[in-house]
Amino acid sequence: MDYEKLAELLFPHITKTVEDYEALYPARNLKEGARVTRFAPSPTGYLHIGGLFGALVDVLTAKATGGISYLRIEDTDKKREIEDGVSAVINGFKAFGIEFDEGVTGFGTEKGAYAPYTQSQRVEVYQTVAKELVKKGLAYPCFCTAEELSALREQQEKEGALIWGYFGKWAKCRDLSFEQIEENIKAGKPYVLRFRSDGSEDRRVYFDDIIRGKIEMPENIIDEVLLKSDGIPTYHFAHVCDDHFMRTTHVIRGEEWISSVPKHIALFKACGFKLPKYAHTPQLMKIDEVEGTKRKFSKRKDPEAAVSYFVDQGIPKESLIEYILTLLNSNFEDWRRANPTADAFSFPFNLKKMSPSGCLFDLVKLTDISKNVISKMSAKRIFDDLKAWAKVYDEEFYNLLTKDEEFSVNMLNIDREVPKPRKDIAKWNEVKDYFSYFFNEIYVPDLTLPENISKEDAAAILKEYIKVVDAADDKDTWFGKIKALCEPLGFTPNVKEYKKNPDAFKGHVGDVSTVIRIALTSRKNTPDLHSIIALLGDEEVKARLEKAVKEYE
RNA sequence: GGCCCGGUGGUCAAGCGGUCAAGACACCGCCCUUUCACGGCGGUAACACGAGUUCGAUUCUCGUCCGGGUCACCA
Repeated sequence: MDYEKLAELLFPHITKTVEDYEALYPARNLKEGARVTRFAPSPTGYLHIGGLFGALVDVLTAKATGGISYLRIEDTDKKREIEDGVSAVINGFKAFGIEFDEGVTGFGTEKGAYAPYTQSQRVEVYQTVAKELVKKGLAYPCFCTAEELSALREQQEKEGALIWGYFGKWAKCRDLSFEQIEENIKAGKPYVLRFRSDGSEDRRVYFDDIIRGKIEMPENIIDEVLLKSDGIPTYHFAHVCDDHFMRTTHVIRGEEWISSVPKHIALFKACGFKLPKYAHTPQLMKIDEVEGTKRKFSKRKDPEAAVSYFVDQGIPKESLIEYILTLLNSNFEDWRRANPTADAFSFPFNLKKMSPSGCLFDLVKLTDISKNVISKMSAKRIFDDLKAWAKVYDEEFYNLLTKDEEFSVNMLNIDREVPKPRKDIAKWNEVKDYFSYFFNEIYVPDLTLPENISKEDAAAILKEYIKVVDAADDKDTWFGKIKALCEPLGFTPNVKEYKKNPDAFKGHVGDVSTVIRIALTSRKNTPDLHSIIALLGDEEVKARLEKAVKEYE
């Protein structure tokens, strides 16, 4: 068989050579140890939580080694294509502050010297490599139809074959003559281009996975499809061509790819390209509420599979990033303790510290982390983020919040920007309810008292308190007044004394405070009461106290 | 079914032949405290199972079991 002739028959329009592309996409000039990584999603129209997880690994790995990370769009599946599936992914990354050094930056835009970064625009590259493979006798056209292929599969199952697929004696088109091929093509028969594997079932291949160590598998024997009948490459072939020409040093991807590594090794070798290093990351799992078992996130069943789920609720981007980092690298929390204010992206990430086993996504831990993250923010920063969130997701709250911005900032600043800030808010969609008592428009009083306090005592406390309350008091004066209320009404200002002798009093100063707190906010727990009173102002405070007195009498 | 990956408390997760088997979240208790938080202290709770190697295995080997992945002209 004259492979040169076959190559011309198959790819008459391809005039460039692999050498041309080697020159077009030269080796990157980076310092020793710098890693080039890529995140390569298919444009599904939404950003998956696992995508955020994966992208973080890529970006951090590059950053930690002084390398390059880039974003490549793998849109080779025309059947799954949706209108502009790119923007949602890109916007998702932007919302989380994840920036790639190169690659696609938006719908139809990109940056970097290894362009294009969208696979559908690199067809010529793949076909050039494919043509070279044909010339070397390492690829051949296959005219089998879908029906023939499934018949083959059935036959293999019937015979109890251990390996299924197109290979060896099953590969009907492997040894077609030039004339047969030419005839088929002239007849307009559609065909795919297959790899001519020289693998053997009883040989094994090895590779070193950075996260998992040595992995050993049987050699690939399948004549994998390289180019589909529309001339577009399959994932496997595109991976080999792109990661070679884009000079990726470290291919980091999900563990579902482990089983195709032998294929990739064979293809890299056939193309004469240097094999990149591989790192297969563990999967993000969740508990299935119905089954009670671990399983991976599902786009259909799990709303939280999409990062927009977290954005909608107002989980700050830092919180999610911070949480994912704790899952990603075993020593992140130690680093965070040592560097409490450092930018998460400056974390010296190390693939080797990644656990190989899949991990459960724990919303409770995320909540805890988020409370910590928010507790460290300034009131102004919280206000800005909250405002931006509310503008999109809660118009009523947005209007309340912006009615008097200074008031809102002061409200958010209670128990904040102090050495031990309050850790009470985990996400923005809780704030409206949490602070509802600051806004008469939405405040619904509920003056239910705890069981240990009678209505009579409550009314008595409040009546006395109305006489002395002054929103302008400093904290000591304010608290002095509350203490002074205690004894005449049968309470004690001294909690210890109460604990020693609980029968001697109706309660202690804490109970007195609780009555006032409930009268003003309808809550048993709020941030610092003194600050709340100062913010609410005398008029409002007295009105609420009087209303409560009426309620209790 | 073949091949592959994984298996330390409820969750995340240190550990790389000898540890009372870290830590974080959650939970419980105590202390601090005007409430609620914060903070501090303490507690419950784990090496899937069985062989083997070894003076000694959570750590190494094999088997079993369990979970996951993969076997497309999807990625």
